[in-house]
Amino acid sequence: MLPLKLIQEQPEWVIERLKIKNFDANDLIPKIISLDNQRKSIQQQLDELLAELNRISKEIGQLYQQGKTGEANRAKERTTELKDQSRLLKEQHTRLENDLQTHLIQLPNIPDESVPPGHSAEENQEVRTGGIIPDSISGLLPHWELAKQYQLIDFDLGSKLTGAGFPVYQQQGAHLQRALINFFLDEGIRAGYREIQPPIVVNEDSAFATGQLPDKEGQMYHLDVDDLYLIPTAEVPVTNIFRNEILMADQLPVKYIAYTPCFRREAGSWGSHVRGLNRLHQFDKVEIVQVRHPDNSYQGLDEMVNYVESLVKKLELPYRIMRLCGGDLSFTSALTYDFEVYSAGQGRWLEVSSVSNFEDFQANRLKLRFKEQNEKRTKLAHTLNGSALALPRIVAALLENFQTQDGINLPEALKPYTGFDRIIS
RNA sequence: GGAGAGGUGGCCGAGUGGUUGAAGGCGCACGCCUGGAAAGCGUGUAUUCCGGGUGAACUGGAAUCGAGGGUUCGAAUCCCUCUCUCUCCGCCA
Repeated sequence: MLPLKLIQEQPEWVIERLKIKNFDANDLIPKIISLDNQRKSIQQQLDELLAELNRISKEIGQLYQQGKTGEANRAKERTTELKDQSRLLKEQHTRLENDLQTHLIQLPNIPDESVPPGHSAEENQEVRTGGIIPDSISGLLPHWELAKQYQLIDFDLGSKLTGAGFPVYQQQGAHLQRALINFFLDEGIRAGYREIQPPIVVNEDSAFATGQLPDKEGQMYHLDVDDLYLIPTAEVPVTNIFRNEILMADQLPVKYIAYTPCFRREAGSWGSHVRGLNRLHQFDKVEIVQVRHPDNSYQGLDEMVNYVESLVKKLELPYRIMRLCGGDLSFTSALTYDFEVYSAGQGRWLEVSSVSNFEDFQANRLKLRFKEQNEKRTKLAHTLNGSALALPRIVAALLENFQTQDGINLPEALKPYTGFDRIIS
């Protein structure tokens, strides 16, 4: 949610900047400004009325204490009209506030200056690449074949238990999952992140605060009886830790890392290119979240990008880092870098991480503020997050890139975690 | 799941209809005191919204005592709904 103040003060600039995201705010911005102005004016009237009522009430109290019952009763009569008026204004006020809110949450975040214009992933900018793409030897298998051959993942069994998109990992496949989770967490802790294990179901307030509701309701699994949602990412519970919080500036930056399963309905997004591990309803992910001072949030973003890069390097995977163009940028993000690893068996790039700075957009909705040491007023903090990393596609890339005729090798960094050097049948 | 108790400011804790945004204490900040420190004394110490003021200091008003409604001229205090916590019993990994 964009801060109202910004919209009031620089409406033209906001409209202009949102064009980068291919968002037309020409109708929305004037509407919001008008609603806000109406709200202010109503509130002024209401405040004056309430002030008058408060004054009279005090007076009545004093009159009663002095035993002047007659005068007190006369004063009471004066309040009835004021009360009716205030009730009316109050109704108007809440209506305007709700109306304002519903319009306000339709505005996406303003993209950072460095975000290139564009409509699709085609126009994303390659920032840098690393690793070596294996020579296209014929006969490289996709991971779903390898998973079957080495009995690492049973997709059909998952279908039996739950449905498509819920694979069963087994034996060395299951072990590899566990190894990756531990590897990612340990690396994160060494990099200064604090590990937490949040709940993987959240309430409506949390889902709203991070923007899953009301728009992406269909993307989440909902537990009807208890009105709770399965999290689509650890970002939801972890970021909500800070909902309605005021931090001290010297507490910043805050850095959290969390492993959770993630659940996504992915309604209507199935097709031939989502075979195997490419897109699942349930998957594991380690997420990093930072809360930062606005002055250095982009420093934090760079730090996170470098950190994620260190992970894919240690996993010896060929990768590229993309700066997302306006059209590909998420609703809440100001600047996002995607990490893609090359999956040799499929001959395509797979997105394994998305690292974003939300600036104060998310904080505004969360009411996450901080206070400078000697200042009274609070300011919105900046929030950032990134996957570090999402497991399934990493597993896919590892299997495909490290496959040999008689087994699948592992990157050195992982061997202490798996306890085996290579996967064999 | 059954029964009971309770949610007040950073923390503890008073407060059952009238200058109570809220006593008192602790903590914290600043000042005085001191050679320095402790103790002591003094002052200050929530958030949001609207307005005045230079987007500072300061200042006027409104709202907030778990959340939302209601009664009343007036509610932290009374009523209703929801929610969370604690205790006992039951069940259970």
